Order: sequence, then structure tokens, then C-alpha cells
Amino acid sequence: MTPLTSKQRQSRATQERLLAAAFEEFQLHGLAGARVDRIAERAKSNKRLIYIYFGNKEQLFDVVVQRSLEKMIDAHAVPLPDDLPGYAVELFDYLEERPEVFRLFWWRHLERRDTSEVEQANYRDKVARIAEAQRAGRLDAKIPAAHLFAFLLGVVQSWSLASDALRDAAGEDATRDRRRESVREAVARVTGTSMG
Amino acid sequence: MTPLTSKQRQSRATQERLLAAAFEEFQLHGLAGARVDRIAERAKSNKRLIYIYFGNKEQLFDVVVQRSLEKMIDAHAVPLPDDLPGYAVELFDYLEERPEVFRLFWWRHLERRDTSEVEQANYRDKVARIAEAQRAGRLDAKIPAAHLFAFLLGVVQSWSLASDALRDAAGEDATRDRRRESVREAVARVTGTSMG
DNA sequence: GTATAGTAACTATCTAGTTAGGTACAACCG
DNA sequence: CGGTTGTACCTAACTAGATAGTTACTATAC
Repeated sequence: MTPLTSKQRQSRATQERLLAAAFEEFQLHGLAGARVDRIAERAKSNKRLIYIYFGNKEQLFDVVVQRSLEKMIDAHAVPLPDDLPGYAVELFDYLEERPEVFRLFWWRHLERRDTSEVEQANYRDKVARIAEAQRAGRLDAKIPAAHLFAFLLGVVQSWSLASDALRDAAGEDATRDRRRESVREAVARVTGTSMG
Repeated sequence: MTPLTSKQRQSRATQERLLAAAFEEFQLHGLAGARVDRIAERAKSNKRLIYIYFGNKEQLFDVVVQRSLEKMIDAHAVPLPDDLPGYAVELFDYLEERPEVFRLFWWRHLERRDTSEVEQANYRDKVARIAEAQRAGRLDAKIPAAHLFAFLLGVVQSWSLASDALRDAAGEDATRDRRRESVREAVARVTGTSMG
């Protein structure tokens, strides 16, 4: 690490502020709905710098998504596959604490179809681990590994995915603790862990 | 039904073309990304008529969403709650045939938070039926009814929700038939139907 | 001939991206 | 050291094109 001059430090700080502001804007409004001017303003910075540092709006969006993705992957590197319900609950908590992150991912899913290297590698790795556990007989193998992982993600996200109308219908049962325990139970059942 | 004049019939036809074009535009680009000009063009009609018939872009969006929602609810009115896996598979097929419909719903979820009467009633009804079956002992009651239904929807949507990266990781297992059977099995496990 | 369906051209506003310039920090020179 | 200059960081004002919504008009069925 070369020591940074004060100018460089300031520059980095500005970039961080821009990224944070962009994250906020994009998770709220998506790519098409986001306004470059608002991002600059929110960052207490200047629009020009966005184009200098990040190229254009789309590239900024991609950088923001990529960073959030990496952060999430880093936060959940280890715990697979012998405690899938535990992993699901961990992800559930992550999601509950950061609904904005998932909003951002949905926007990307709708507005930009492409999928990054990091992401592909991550999925391949996790699916491979589950498949390995299945071959070793440590996990029920009736449902293929990739399906199992897809369902796990589906269950974990089901509440934020569901319309508010459904949440309303849940009434008292909609507290976070109860939802968490249901997620654990559901994933245990799907993965066959509850019978093991 | 009053008999329609030819003018009225033509007017209705124009409205239908506008709605169809709007559906296409909105499911592709969302509310913010949609272009009123493109909708008019696609409908081989005129922009002005959109404002006459539907008010403005947002109201048009709401009408389009509402219609799709009602169509979907009508298509799946009956089959709950004693064969939840069957219901899930039916929904799964509906989704596979009409991914655009779900894209539209996701856009709405991100871009407009409100939730319609029809939708609320629909959820309340379905959750109530499941709860009833639980009370009657026909269905495992460890997971609350609303949670069960949320998970069912999560599992059904998990594939279209998942990043393409995960689909890639599934390889040969990603055929629709195999995915359908996994959905059936997963929902059976979550709802406890497989043990019954 | 008049009300209803339809059209094209227009406008005010907004927005991504750019131009032209200013400011402050460091480095070099006298 | 004190001043000068180059350069990296930053800013405000601008532009060209797009976009939601309107106005003013024509055509056609009854």
C-alpha cells in the first residue's frame, strides 16, 4: 500500500460517499428510476465526478450491485452444507437487517439480465458442496442440489417477496422471531434435515 | 348489456390494444422505464387516447396490474387447501407459461407499494382455508397458515427469482419437468403432506 | 349536423452527459 | 524558506435529446 496523499484520501472518501448515495438511490428507484442529480446531491458532491469515477449511470449501478453482492457473499462464506437450516436462518437475518440490499438485487434481476463471475462461482461452489453431501449420504438426495439451494433462497426471501397483503393476513404470526423459526423448520423439511 | 354501436366496439378494441401494449411495455421496463410513446406505437394507436381512457401512465400501470392479478386469481380459484403440492404445481406451470406476468408483479412490488382490495381478500381467503384445514387436523399445524402459504409462493417462484447463475449451476436438472417435480416434493415436505 | 373516436404536432420540463473553468495541494526552483 | 507552477480534485452552468402530458384539429358513425 503506497501511502495516500491527503488529496487521494479525499478522493477516495468522495467516491465512497457517491457509492453510498448511489446505493440508496438505486435500491429505492432502480436503474431507470434513479436520478444522477439526486445521487450527486445526496453525496454532497458533484455530478461530474460520477462520470469521472464511474463512467456513466449504468456502470455505477453495476459497481454498486457488485459491491453489495461481494459483501453478502463474504458475510456467508463458510457455513454450508451440513446445517442448511442454520444457513437459511443466517441469510434470513441478513435480509431482515438489510432489506435494501435485496431490493437492489431485484432491480438488477429485472433491469439487467447479466450475471457476474463472482456470482456464478459462488453458486457453483455452494451447489457443488450440497451435491457432495448428498453423494456422501449426509443429505437426502431426492431433490437435486441446485433445486434445493433455489428453494432455500426462495423460502428465505418469501416474506420480503410476498405482497404486504399476505403479511397482513399473517397477523400475530408475522413477528420476526416466528418467521425466522418457520424458515428454519421449512428449510429443514425441504432438505430432509428434520428426518436425519 | 346494452348493444354496442360500431363506434363503441371500435373504442373498446382500441382500449384492449392499448392495454395489451401497455402490459408488454410495463413487464419489460417497469413503470419508470416504460415509454408512453412506445405503448401507443405498439398498440398502433395514439398517445392521446391513453390519457383519455386511462388518465395517466401510473393509472394505466395500475389497471394493467389489476387485470393480470384478477386473471391469475380467477385461474386458480378452487383447488385449496387439501392438495397444496398440486396447487403449487399448477401455479408453477402458470408461471412458466407466463413469466411476463410475474415480472409485472415484481415491478409493482418495487415501484408501487400499495396493495389492492382484491388481492387482500384473496390472500385472506386462502390463508383462512389453510388455517381451517390445520384446525381440523387435516394439515400439520406446526408452521402457521400464512407462513405456509408464503413459503409455497416462495418455492414456486424460486426458479424465476433465482439468478441465471443458479440455473446454470443446475445443468441437466434444470428441465421444466424435473423442476416441477421438485416443486411438488418441496411443497409436500414443507406442508407436511408427504407424511400424511 | 353533432357527438364521439382518432390524430399529429406542440410544449414545458426533465435528464444524462459535457464544457469550461476554479481551487488547493504538493513539488520544484530561486 | 517564499514563491511559482503544474496537476489532481472539484464545481456550476450548459446542451441536446427525450418524455409526459396537451392543444387544436379531422373523420366518421348515427
